[in-house]
Amino acid sequence: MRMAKLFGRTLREAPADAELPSHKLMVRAGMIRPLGAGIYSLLPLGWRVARKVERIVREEMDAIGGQELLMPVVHPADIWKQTGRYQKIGAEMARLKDRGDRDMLLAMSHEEVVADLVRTEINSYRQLPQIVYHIQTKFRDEPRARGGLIRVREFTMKDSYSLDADSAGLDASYDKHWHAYTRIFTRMGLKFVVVGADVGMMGGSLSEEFMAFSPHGEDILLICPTGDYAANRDVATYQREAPLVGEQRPLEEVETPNTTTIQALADFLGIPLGETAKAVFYKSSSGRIIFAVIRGDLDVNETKLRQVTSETDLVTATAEQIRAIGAEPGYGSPVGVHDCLIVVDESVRDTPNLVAGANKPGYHLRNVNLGRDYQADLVADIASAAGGFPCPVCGTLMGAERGIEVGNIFKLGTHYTVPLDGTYLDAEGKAHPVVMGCYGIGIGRGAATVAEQHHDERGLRWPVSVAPFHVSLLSLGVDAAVTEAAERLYDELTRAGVEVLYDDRTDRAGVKFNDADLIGNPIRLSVSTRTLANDQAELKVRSADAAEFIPIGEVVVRVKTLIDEMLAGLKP
RNA sequence: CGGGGAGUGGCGCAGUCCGGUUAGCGCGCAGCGUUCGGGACGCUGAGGUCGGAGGUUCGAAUCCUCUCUCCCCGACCA
Repeated sequence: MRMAKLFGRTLREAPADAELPSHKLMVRAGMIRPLGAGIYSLLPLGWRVARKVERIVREEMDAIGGQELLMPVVHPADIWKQTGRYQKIGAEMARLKDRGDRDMLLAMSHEEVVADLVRTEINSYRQLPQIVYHIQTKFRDEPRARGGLIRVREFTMKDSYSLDADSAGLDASYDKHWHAYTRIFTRMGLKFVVVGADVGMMGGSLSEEFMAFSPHGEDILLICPTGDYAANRDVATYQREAPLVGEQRPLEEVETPNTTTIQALADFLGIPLGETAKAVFYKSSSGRIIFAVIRGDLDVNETKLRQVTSETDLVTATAEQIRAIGAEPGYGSPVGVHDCLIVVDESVRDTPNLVAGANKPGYHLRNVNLGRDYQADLVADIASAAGGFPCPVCGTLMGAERGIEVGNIFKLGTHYTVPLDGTYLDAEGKAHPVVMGCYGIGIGRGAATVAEQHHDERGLRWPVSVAPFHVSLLSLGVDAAVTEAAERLYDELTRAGVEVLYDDRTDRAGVKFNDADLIGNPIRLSVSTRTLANDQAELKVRSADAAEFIPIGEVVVRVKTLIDEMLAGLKP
């Protein structure tokens, strides 16, 4: 490709609203352009990166027996009503009506369609197992799109679906995907970890996320340094201390003016946070007030709380709602409250004589004990793990890392095939629901995540596997002999199968160097009067410090060798 | 949805508080000339309904009302 003809230009300055490195650099490099919040066009350079990612994904999906197909992006609402997700999912789903006033929606996922296809295409156990996948546009009206391509509303996703006769088959299909995903992200040059995750709106039993490390990641991961445990903080557990045994001392009211936070309370009484009980109030979408009680040194994990209460939606309760159950904001305790669901973390059960609120302003209670002073509706693990907490498997202190979710895999089971009647007949002629798994990879997010991990102050540094081009070829200066030599190199490289972005513009050397660094193709070749004097070209690897000079005649071979070496370095 | 901020040429910004020539600046863009290995220089030029609607006023980018959009933090999230 000749840069003089390339559609899309580089920018010297990034838009003021860009924050993430990948966002700034991909906009500056002329790879992406925003159309609206979380809605982007991919310009030719960005599209080439996305296509490279897609190619890797296709190769690895095909390698585990996946069959590519394509499912619609606009769905009739019926099948989503049958699985209940039409009712369950809120504003994140973009809904519309067709001319006949029928409910339609923009696909945010395709489990329903797959289950529908199962109903029509799968009749017999002889047809199982199957893996089908597609690479398709999805739309999720995220409450807050941000970060360039990392978190968008319209996006391209590869999702695959495994169809099996039983859970053993699902285990095998899941395992295949686990390995395929590992190969895909390795080939993309990502540093990542697989963590246990929440099943969220997908339903199903088991879920793992492929998390690329990034200081700008939105997820927090807890990782045991010995390698035996890694989980998203949403679901991470940790080794609890042994319950403290102690004599239950008598309840005692203590005056505590202006101590509405746990920290203030601990400071005021001169006790550690761990000797207090924290009260957190939520209102659920089903209308219940959930009263979570946890030890003061811990934080409530809302994902866990949602799980144990079977609530899908929790929002922080208002002061009026808190008073309505007999509690007092800032001085809340489970002693004497009513009309709410009391969920107690194990830490509170296992620690006697805590200081909790007195449910009236300015007072707390000493020596509050579960069972004696109040009853719990549920005792469960609702605590957030954090860095420095002991690993649930081996007790080693865990580290906390930030990550970007680039892929996830789910064991769905029969969650979708039962309501949509996706059944097959076994050898005895008996009908069973097909057992499903689903597996997603965000293409654009994947590309942007590579950019997050591979850049420097000058610009992007794409791994060769996903770079828009292998080589940036620069002709420096106005010497006709230079142009001629560059043209010849461009031609030879291209014919040798090397992807070349040829900077044939009339700009000065500095401009071309800067744009080449910004765009970030892995190999830079420069031809100038100076190099030509020795019948040479300059070759510099984007991620290296030094350049080398090589005879013009050896450029093609050298470049091809280098590309092969770079690809070998990304081998799974 | 809650809190905060911003909409002025393709990008980055000033001007708005305190209304008043023709709305500026840098980058970019076009033409000409000089320059040519790390974002050159000179001259000339194009490009703006100041997000939109309504209002106040002799006069509105500037004041008032409504509205749309975008960003940040939080809530939320296969």
